Amino acid sequence: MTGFTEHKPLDLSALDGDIRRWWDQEEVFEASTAARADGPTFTFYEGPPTANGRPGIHHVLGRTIKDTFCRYKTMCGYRVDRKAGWDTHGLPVEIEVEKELGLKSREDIENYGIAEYNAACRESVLRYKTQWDDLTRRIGFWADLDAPYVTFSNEYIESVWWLLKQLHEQGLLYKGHKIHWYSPGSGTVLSSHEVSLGYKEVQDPSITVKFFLEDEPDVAILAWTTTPWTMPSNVALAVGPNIEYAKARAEDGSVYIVAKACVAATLGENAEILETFGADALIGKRYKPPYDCFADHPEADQAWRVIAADFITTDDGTGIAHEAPAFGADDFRVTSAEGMPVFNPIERNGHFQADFPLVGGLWFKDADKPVARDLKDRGLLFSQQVTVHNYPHDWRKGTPLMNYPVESWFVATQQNKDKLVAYNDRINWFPAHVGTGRFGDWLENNVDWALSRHRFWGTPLPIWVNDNNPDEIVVIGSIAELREYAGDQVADDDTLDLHKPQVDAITWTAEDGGTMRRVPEIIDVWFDSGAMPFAQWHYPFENQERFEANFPADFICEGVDQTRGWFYSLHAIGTLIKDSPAYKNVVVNGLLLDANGEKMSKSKGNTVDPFEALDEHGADVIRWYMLANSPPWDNTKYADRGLRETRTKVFGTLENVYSFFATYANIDGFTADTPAPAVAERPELDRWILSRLQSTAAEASAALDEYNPTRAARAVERFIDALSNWYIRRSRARFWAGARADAGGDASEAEVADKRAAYHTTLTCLRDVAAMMAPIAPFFADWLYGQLVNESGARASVHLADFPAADAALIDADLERRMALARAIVANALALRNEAGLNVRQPLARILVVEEADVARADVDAIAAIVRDEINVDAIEFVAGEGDLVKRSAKPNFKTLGKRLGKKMKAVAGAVAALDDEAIARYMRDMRLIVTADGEDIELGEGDLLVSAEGVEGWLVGREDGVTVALDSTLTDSLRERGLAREVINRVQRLRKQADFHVADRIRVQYRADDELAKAIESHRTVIARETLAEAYEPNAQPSGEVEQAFDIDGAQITLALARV
RNA sequence: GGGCCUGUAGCUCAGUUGGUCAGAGCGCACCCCUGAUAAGGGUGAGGUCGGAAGUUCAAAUCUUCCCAGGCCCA
Repeated sequence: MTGFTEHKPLDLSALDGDIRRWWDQEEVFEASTAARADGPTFTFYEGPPTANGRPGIHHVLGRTIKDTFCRYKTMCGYRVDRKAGWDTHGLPVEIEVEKELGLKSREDIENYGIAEYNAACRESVLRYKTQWDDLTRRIGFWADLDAPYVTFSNEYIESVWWLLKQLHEQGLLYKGHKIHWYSPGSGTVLSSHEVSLGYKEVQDPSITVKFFLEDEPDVAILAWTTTPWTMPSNVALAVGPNIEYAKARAEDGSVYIVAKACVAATLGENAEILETFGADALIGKRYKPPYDCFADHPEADQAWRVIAADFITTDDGTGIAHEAPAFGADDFRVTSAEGMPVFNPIERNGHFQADFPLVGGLWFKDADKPVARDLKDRGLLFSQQVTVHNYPHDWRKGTPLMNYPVESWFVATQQNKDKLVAYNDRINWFPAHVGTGRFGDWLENNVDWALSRHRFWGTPLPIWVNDNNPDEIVVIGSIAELREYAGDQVADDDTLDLHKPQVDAITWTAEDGGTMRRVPEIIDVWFDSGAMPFAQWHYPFENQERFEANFPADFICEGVDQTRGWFYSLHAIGTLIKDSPAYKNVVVNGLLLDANGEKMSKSKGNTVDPFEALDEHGADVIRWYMLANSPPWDNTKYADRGLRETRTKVFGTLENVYSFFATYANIDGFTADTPAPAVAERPELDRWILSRLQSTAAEASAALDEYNPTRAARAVERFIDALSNWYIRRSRARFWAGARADAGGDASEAEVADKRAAYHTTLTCLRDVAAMMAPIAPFFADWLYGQLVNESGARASVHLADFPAADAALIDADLERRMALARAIVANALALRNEAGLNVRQPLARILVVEEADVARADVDAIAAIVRDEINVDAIEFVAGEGDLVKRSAKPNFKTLGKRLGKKMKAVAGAVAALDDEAIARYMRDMRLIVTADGEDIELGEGDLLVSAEGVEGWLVGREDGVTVALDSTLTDSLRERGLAREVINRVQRLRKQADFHVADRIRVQYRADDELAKAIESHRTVIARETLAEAYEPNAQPSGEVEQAFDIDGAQITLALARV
């Protein structure tokens, strides 16, 4: 093995490219999975994106999480298949194509030609696939991009058909009605997404209507509505089962029934409550309908009574709702449950039937006024106002939407609700509240899955119906089955296309002579994506074993917006088809916000282009930042300054550590093959960082095991900080001594052992950190690992390595605690030096450490050398905790005393705070003390007081992090002289560096100095020469060399001249 | 309107089962260090822990309500 490569600061973006090319060349991804081919399977499902738009920066977040856990599990020895996929059907695709082609309505599309239209959709849907693939590669998301599943492929559709047939055979597929938001303006049902695009604030009339009771003709129930046009379709009045109602007399003497809470608001302050009762008293009561247009309806006898509904509130209106099931989803749900009819006088074009009384032929919204006027004329109108509220409109045409009953095919999920809920309990949700809250609640209120869509580009519903007999249906579960019915109409070559309009043309003759035709609908695109566990393998037509080995998924990850989307469709299909949850662990990521916490959107112009970000920062910085900054399920703010901090703090620091290590290792001729001293024989500092390394590995893998990448990343960050800012910092002299010794050829045996310990320890730390980082920062980790590890001359990839397993034998909690104590003492001492104006180059005789419960003499002794060296003092002395020199303070131990004392706690705390040194000393001696609080004597025993040292009589004292340190600032001549010697070394080193000498160059020094300095140099000639690699120090009235400079050291003058020899 | 999440220093975030000066990093000011130097160390300023009420000897932490922001749904 040769030396370690030394680098200029890395360009991480360029590094990404180098590493990527190397991965491609060496097929590292393939090798990483192949190496674990015999390992246990860890199954990941890729939720397919739609590639008809450019990818955004938020896609980087999801893919980073996915990739991180797949890489981690791979490093843990699992076989992780990662099949990419594309979601290619659905309304977003159609909308995009309609825009391009300038089509505005169903008729436009039909005129354009469905075949041509669908061809345009197929062309559009993978338009940005190249960009997506590029992004996937550039962020280092390892997935099989060469054999992705594509939802529009015949194979995929065939699997979906097979699933639908399974559902049909279980009797779960049926045709029914569903109330949809419907745009009469464009004659089409809108998806929830489109509906939410079109909410506008509008003024609408709101009317309160009297519904007179059958059994008490003088009493009217009052109900409120903002849609007067639905009044002729009234079927029921709904009350809230837990609401209290009242019969009350208004000022004009009329008697009404409203919710008790609404009496004053509805009937006025002076209304007189005659009687109050629960909802039960009202339920079942019959009333006179405001309109009798549907009196002849066959089910009219079921209409016009009071029912219970869970969604009624008393917040506005009267606490009683008018129910018109044709025009409200809630209304439809509750009235259907009661077996009530649907009265629908409005045609699909949004106009009332021409022959309908009063409002015949009117546009539905135009019926509000005539209805209100008519009710008023007939004395049924109690009051009329104008209300401002949000109402959905057609987002393209601007016309108001209406709820409208539409025929749909359904999957009967509701009857399997208990299973859906029970299987959800087996899924680990991250964060848990999505599983119990948003998703769990949604399952609890499960309604049957409305499967069909009256659209064009999607998986055709494989149902053929006899046009003579609508009850005769055939559900097709495979291409072969279709061919059995339709023979040659089903092509057996690549001209076969299982989309509209080709499949619609396939018909056959039924036994009764009728024609079997496919229903025109396509299916909900969510069914496509939820079918991917099956359809990605073309199951059950191919790959049975592969499917079985990969169901259910161990891990999936998508955004929280998928709760009712992919998370549900996967879960429902898994539950119904496989009687099992479809996934075991799901990470739900939140949104990516801009630096100000605002949602990124194109209209605000605050979006971040992922490619630009990758160019600027490199993939790893972005990946690390996204995962470390906040848990992925919290919304994450994306800010450049945070990225820059990650760059310097995490990657920059490691780079520094590596280059420091490489510099000296190379001077020293150290390689990984150099014999390593046993860990037990390495210095305290080495055993400490190795212990921290193991602790970090344990924490990182525990965190990743529970799908918490943030905790893992932060643990690694803390380790990097410890490595750089304590281990390396404290070891600099060891490396330097080694290099210096090597250059001078005078290394002692102990020095050789010590430097080898330092090199091997650093090497181990860097190598394991690289492995721990690899799942999150795959590029940099592979670079770093590659610098450190060569196997028979070839560069090794960290992604073929195992995730570091914590070696418990190397974890020494005591040692970690001791080192924390050392750092606390050092911080204190440095602060004191700062306060005293004594710089660190000036040696001092001693510091004093106060012994306390958590500051044991033996512990400090063990780390004394490190502390002395770091703060440049000769000795650490101790003051016994009980000593008279020490001033102390005491605090009650709230945790133990609180329970015992209860209310007396406060008074005792006061008494304890007032204790003087003498009382505290007595307590420390006897471990017993009586304090008086509120005139009562309270006995305090061992453990009841927490005593800490506050100061030492006559010393400069600091107390921080639970340790008290005092500094002896006395300077003797000898100390001062040593200080000056250090100053000289410092100036020589500065000059060396300034003159660009190599670290190992040996030099000759000439100097002219004031007496005091000259004396210091004389006295410490050997040390100065050794530290500066000088062969000679010669006084000279006219110093000359390759470089010379005059310095002022605390008022004394010196001129130095250096020359290499 | 309903459900859920979030709110701690200028910024990004920690804060264990409630237990006593409320923490870190970045930024800012001052100082130190200097063959890791595009680093490193120290000190300081900066907080009504979103607000109010309650439970408790004790609340950033538990309860209720309110406010602000967000997501999903209606």
